Order: sequence, then structure tokens, then C-alpha cells
Amino acid sequence: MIDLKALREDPDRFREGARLKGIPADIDRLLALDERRRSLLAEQESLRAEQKKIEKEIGPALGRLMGRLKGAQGEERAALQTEAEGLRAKPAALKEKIQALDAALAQVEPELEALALEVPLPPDPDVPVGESAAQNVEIRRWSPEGFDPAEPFEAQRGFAPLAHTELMRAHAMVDFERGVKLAGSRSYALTGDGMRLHQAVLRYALDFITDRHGFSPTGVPVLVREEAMVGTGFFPAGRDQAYRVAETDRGGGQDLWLTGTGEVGLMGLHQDEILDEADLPMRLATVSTCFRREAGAAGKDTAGLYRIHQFDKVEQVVICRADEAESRRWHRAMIGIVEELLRSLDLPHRLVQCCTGDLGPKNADMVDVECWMPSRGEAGPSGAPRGDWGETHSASRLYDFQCRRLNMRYRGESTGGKTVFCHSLNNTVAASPRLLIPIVEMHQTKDGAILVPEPLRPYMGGRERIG
RNA sequence: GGUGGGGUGGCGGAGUGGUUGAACGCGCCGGUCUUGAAAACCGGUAGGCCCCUCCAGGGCCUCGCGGGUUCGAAUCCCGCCCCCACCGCCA
Repeated sequence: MIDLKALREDPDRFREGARLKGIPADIDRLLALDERRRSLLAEQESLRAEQKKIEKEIGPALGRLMGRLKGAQGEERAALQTEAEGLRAKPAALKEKIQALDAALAQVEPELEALALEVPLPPDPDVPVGESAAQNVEIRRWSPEGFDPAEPFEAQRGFAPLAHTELMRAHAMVDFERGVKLAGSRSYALTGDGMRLHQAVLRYALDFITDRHGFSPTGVPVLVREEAMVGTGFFPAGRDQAYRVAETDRGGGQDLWLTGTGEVGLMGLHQDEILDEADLPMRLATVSTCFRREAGAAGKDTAGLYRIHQFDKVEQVVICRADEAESRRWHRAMIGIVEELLRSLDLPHRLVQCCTGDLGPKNADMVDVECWMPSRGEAGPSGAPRGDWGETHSASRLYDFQCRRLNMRYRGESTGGKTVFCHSLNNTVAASPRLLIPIVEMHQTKDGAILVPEPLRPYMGGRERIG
């Protein structure tokens, strides 16, 4: 959620932000509703103030009248009753007016709230302007000794690479057919060493972020209330992407939603809390199963383990003070963690600064990390794919957008007794099985085996290779 | 699935129609004392919205949410949501 005060002060900033992101937002309507709401509120408040004043005057008088009324007879009684009614009439008239304003507000507020939730956080000025991922800007890349993504795989390794689908099938690491039978398209079953490697990656990543970088390992619900989805900024825009568990259909109080990332659970954990500044920054990591409908992606990346409905992910989240410099430092640090992890796995990767058009509603800045996947990309001269970068990580900087929605604040020395919305950031640590794609493809051998990267071996019973 | 209990300030926990936005305790902040700290004692300490350029100041809302009764509601009535406990079933 954006700050409505900030919107009032500088609507153009938000108009421009929405435009740059390519996200429709009716700022004019929102401003008009906000104006209307505030004027109704002001009117109602002054009526209320008057009402309270009158009540204080009338209360005791009425009490005395009622006392006299008890012992009164005949004409005196009638006169007293008239007087009492007269006293009551005044606040009653006010009450009617106040209720009318209530009704007017009830017409304005739902639309205002809905619109406010749709206004995206403007991208930061240093985010390159662009319409889509095509205009993203590479920041830097890294490759292990002896491999350069710019050169053909075959020329460097002496053999044509197999795609992860072929490799993993060959070693009985995955069963796509039965996965689809069980759960439909974009489903799969990990088998044997595929499941072991998957778990090895996840466990390695969790240990990595926890032991080496001090994040707190945390387990969170993946089935959450709608407010957590709205609070983290995934709703309303991403409603189509989430699986709904329709408990209301069977008489339940409310529906639940399957989360598409551990970020929802980690961030939702502290919603509606006022944190002590001394407890910040909070660094949390979770490993969770993620569910995505992939609506609108029909026909895209249909083969293999790239785009699937269910996967597991180690996610990192930082909740820090509302300080841009600090936020930016954490963003760099969280990206650095991923770079370190990918280097340890000998995976060629690059950092990509996402352009404005590739940002979601909730981030001011986003850096993707892409790993080199030999099986992706268009076919080269030999008929085999040339390889391409594939997104494996995404690091977002959100300012207080999420925490405002989640009502997550802090207080402490630097806030002068006031409460302030926290800043939040998130980044992938490792998402598998997608990350298995570069792992198996980059570590395949001429004879069709897969070398297990050294850091994963302890999690694979010491195994050095598959096949 | 059954039965019962309950949602109050940063936390715990009183409060069943009238200066109660809310006792008391904890926590936190300030002060006294102390070489320093602790303890003790004294004082302060809810959140939000609106008006106001700022400051200062003022107004309004909020005791789960929404409606109702009443001159007046945390307190009474109706509806909804949520949480907890026990029993049954079960991973």
C-alpha cells in the first residue's frame, strides 16, 4: 500500500510510477474519493463533537427531569414529559444527520480502499525505464574457470549437452508422465537421485543462509488467510496466480490460499505488530512448498522442470528500519549471498537489473539472478539449443509498501517515540527443482553422468556423481 | 464432528449502562538515591484519522468486526469472524 498522504502531496509521482510499470491505476478517481471521504469525515466529526457537547448538557438535566417525573401527576407530569421530549429531540436530529453521513461514507470507502490497494509502488529513479523483461539490463556475470556462456557448450566441453529432461530421465530422477497423470500438466514426480538432489539443494541453501549469514530458520504456513496475501501485496493483482482452497463452499468461515512463495508466511508472521527497533533487522529464512497457477502462461515453458505448479524454495526476508540506505545495503547483501551460493555450485550466472516494466506492483527495485541453462534458447546450427539464461532468483526492495499493508511497525531510539512502518526485502536463496536444471546440465559429463557439486555431496551421502 | 470458554492498551489482566481511553501488574522512558549499576522510591507511557505549511493546538474514532437499543455502551440485543480448551476421529 502506498501512503495516501504522499499521494495527495505528489500525485504525479504515482501516476508516473504506475505508467512506468505498465500497471493501470486510477489515480484521479482515487484522489476524488479521498477528497470526498475527508470532507464527509470532517463534517461528521464536527457534528459528533456537537452531539457530545449536547449530550453532556442534557444528560444531567434529563436525569433530574426523570426523577421529578416519577412523583408528578396530571398536568405537571404532561409538562415534564413534553420538556423531556424536547431535550431529546436535539441530539436525535444530529444523530440522523450523522447516520446519513455514515451511509455516504459507506458508499465511498470500499471503492477507495480497493483502488488504494491497486496503486503500485513507484519504481526508484535509478531503475531503468523499459516495457518488459526485454529491456532489463545486465549488471554483471560470473562463470567458473573454463566455461563461457558466450561460447558454445560443445566447443568448450567436447560434447553436445543433454537437456535436464533427458539427463534426469536417463538416471530415473524424474517421472513426468506419472506426475501429469496424478496432477495434470506442469506436474512431475521426483524420483531416486532426483529427489535426493532436490533435497540436497534445499538443505544446503537453508544451512548456507542460516549458518553462514545468520538468518533465522523459520517454518511458516503455506496455506494462509486472504489478509496475508493482500498484506504482502500479492493480492489483488495476483489473485489469478494463487490456488484458492474454497472452505466457504463447505460452510467454513473463510477461504484459504496456497502461497506462491515463503515470503508470504515470513512477512505475515509479524503483521499487526509494533516491533522494538532493537529487534531489527529481522533476518528470516524459510523453506516452503510454493504453488503457482501459472495463469496466462499457457504454452510457455511447457517442457521439463522450468515452469511448474509446485516447487520448493528457500527464501530470505529482511525486515529493517525505514531507512533507504539501510534497505539498499540489505538488498546488495541478499544478492551477494546468492552470488556466493551459486559460485560455490560452479554455476554460471548473471545479475539483471529489472526495468520498470518488469517490476510488480510491490517493488521499487528488483534484481533477478539468472543461471545459464544449456537446454534453453533457440536451436543453434547443430539443431541443439544454444543455451540461455533462465531466472532462478529474484531480489526485491519494497520500502514500506508491504509493511504498510501488513501494519507492521517499529518504534525505538531513532523514531522519537513514534511508530514507523518497517521496510522489507526478499530474495530467493534457492528454488528447486528449477535450480536442478543448471546443476545437472552444467555438471553433466561426456558419458552422460552428473557430477555432484562438492557442497552438495554431504547431503548426498558423500556421492560424487550420479550415473 | 460434539460440548464449553473467550476476544480489552507493547504484554499480562480487571472492568456487566454514566467524567473508564480504560484499575492493577509487567515492560519501556525520565528523575531521586549511588563512585557506577542493581534494588527501592517518584513521575510519565495506547494506536489511528482529520484540521493546521511547521510548531503549538484542536477535533474525531478505536475495548475482534458490522448493525441495533439508549440522552449515554467495553458493558445490553442481533449477525458475523477469529481464537482457545476438552471429547471423538485421525496424519
